[in-house]
Amino acid sequence: MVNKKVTIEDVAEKAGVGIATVSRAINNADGISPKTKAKVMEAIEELGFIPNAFAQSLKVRQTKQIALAVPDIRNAFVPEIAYAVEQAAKHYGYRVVQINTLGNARAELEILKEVKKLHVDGLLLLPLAYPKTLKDWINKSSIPISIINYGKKLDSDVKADIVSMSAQEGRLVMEHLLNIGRTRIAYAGAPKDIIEERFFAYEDALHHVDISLVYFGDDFSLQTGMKAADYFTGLTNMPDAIYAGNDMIAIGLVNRFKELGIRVPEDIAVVGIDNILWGTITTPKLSSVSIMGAEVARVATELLLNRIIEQKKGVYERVQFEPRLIVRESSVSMTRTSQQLD
Amino acid sequence: MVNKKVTIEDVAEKAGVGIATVSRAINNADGISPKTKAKVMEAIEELGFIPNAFAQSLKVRQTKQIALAVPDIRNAFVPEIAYAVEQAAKHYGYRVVQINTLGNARAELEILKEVKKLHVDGLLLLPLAYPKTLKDWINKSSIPISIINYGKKLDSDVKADIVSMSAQEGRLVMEHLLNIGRTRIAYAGAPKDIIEERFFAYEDALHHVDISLVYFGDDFSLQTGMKAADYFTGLTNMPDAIYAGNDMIAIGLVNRFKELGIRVPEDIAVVGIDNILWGTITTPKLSSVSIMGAEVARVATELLLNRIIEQKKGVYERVQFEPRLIVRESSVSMTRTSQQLD
DNA sequence: TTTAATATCGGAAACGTTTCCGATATGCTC
DNA sequence: GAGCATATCGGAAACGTTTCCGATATTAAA
Repeated sequence: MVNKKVTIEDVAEKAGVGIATVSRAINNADGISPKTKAKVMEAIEELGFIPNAFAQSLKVRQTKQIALAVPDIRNAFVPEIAYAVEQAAKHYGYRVVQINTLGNARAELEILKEVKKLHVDGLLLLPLAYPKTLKDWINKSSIPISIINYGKKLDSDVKADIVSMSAQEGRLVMEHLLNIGRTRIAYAGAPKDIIEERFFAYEDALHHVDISLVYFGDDFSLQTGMKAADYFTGLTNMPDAIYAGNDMIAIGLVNRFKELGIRVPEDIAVVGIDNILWGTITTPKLSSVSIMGAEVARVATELLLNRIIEQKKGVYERVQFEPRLIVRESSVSMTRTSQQLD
Repeated sequence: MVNKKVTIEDVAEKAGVGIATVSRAINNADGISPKTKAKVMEAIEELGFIPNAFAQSLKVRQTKQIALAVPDIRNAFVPEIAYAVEQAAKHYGYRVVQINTLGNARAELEILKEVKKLHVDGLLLLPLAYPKTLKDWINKSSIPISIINYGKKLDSDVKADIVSMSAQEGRLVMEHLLNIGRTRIAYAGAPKDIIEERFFAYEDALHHVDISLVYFGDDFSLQTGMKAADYFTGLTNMPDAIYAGNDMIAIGLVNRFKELGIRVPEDIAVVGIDNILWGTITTPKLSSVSIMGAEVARVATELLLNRIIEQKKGVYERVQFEPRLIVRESSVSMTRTSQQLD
């Protein structure tokens, strides 16, 4: 049995010391001589003693855990974030518990209630939407929160550190599409209330939006991209460019167009957002906007952990990253290899 | 403050009952009248009381959490597994804590030690390799363990439920490649000790293995696939088919070949394993073997939870899934659409 | 109405730590 | 060697629950 019920008391007895001394040894606190410490450590080793984390947490009221609340993990964007967070947290000796809101923005708040039960030391949030209830919840929360923000302009009084990817990704895409002379630009995204800034950028860039050129799917999946492609193909007056809400959708679009014999970018240019790895191996390679997710996640994690460790109150940080347009083959015909603007 | 320090005692006082009664109310145990229960619930609501999970776990010694130990999350195969596990666990009211071994098989055991500190109720393991130390660790473990097995034939005395994907994926690939008349078949995979069965299948299918046609990379990434492509391309006598250790590598191969102007499948056929979603959107579409990861993960999770909930001892289950070859365009030139053998 | 059975409740111990505080041992100064 | 500061240690309380067990209230049976 690995974690038999060997307690600090057993160790104390075996080492011939008091339990307080054992505690001092395992937390390498001072007030203990090196000699006895060695003795205790030996006993611990022999007995295979492992401190009961619950008893510890109950006393010191911290868990060395942070929660990471993300939407659907199957979105290729999320693993990159999760990985970066994990790496950063590990560096500080913290573990991350991943909570999936399962892509359901409505349920997001519901799930956050669960977080309280976990008694984590901090929370990293990657919200898809920002209902007022969420902001209220954040402001009432007693644990530090750090937000990985998809670009939404948040009220400045949100009591959390916020690392944003600015809201310029959409503008970059639209400018690019207009620059290359496309006139009938469509939008394909998830429902309007999910990361809505990306859609706003679409509206802002156009004098007049043709409602028939806007497609809102259920989520940010390949599937949605494919369905969008079918929709646009059915139009009597097809678009000559599509701004996709994320790369998953963009790849779905490109793929379906290919199946239908529609040429990308000649017939239709497609540009996505997120710059996920998979966009580089499609044919044609996907033009996209890098929002530097891993970088953003890392900074958000560090901000959170600093706040936790230094018990900082108030003075919430606002960090902004600027996105970069990366032009590949899905928007501009290229002679040979991809020309990256970076 | 959301989780102020409101305890069961505060609730008891507010409701005018004893703490035992409050406990009965929140665990909706019996021995309490509906009337008082309502009274207590009201007090709980008013005070915003949330039971301290540590105190609870300390007493009842269970956490309603299981751990999922997986290699690199960035491998597209893993999120599908993680998602399936999460779904299944949620159904039983369990939370899953994801532990990343970060693709380092050597460190796998090291990380498992960490698991003990988490005091989870059970452990779901997706090991890349099976050193003897791992088996020993499993057999000594006091918590239920369920293994998501990549096909390795495990000693039957491992004290864990095991859901295997059989070890036939490799055979299917090789048979397919031989059937379509390829004669110089290469292998590209991760280091030999990682999921080595896939390589064994390669050896088994050949009378004589040409060592120059075997490439072992560092991991199961696109990167490795690309490097492998460069290696094979440099050979004076290039292979006419490649069996890739997983789809990530296969996609990397196909992509690099395309860049180099080598035709797939005409010049080289490429077949992967795992049947990840991304294989369906590459050009050409990737031939692969479905090992039904999500299905396997779900069953493994259910086995684990059943064992936990029913406190079952001994009688370890062995479940075997059979893989299915899915022929797409990367191994056979097709006139039109993909012909799936399923 | 009395008695027995049962339903409902409260007190207190226990879970395994950390930490305060008092006690003892040790080292130093003179 | 006396006196004092300091280093080292152990006992016990506390963290917030659950649960055993005894006590009381309620109901049914006679």
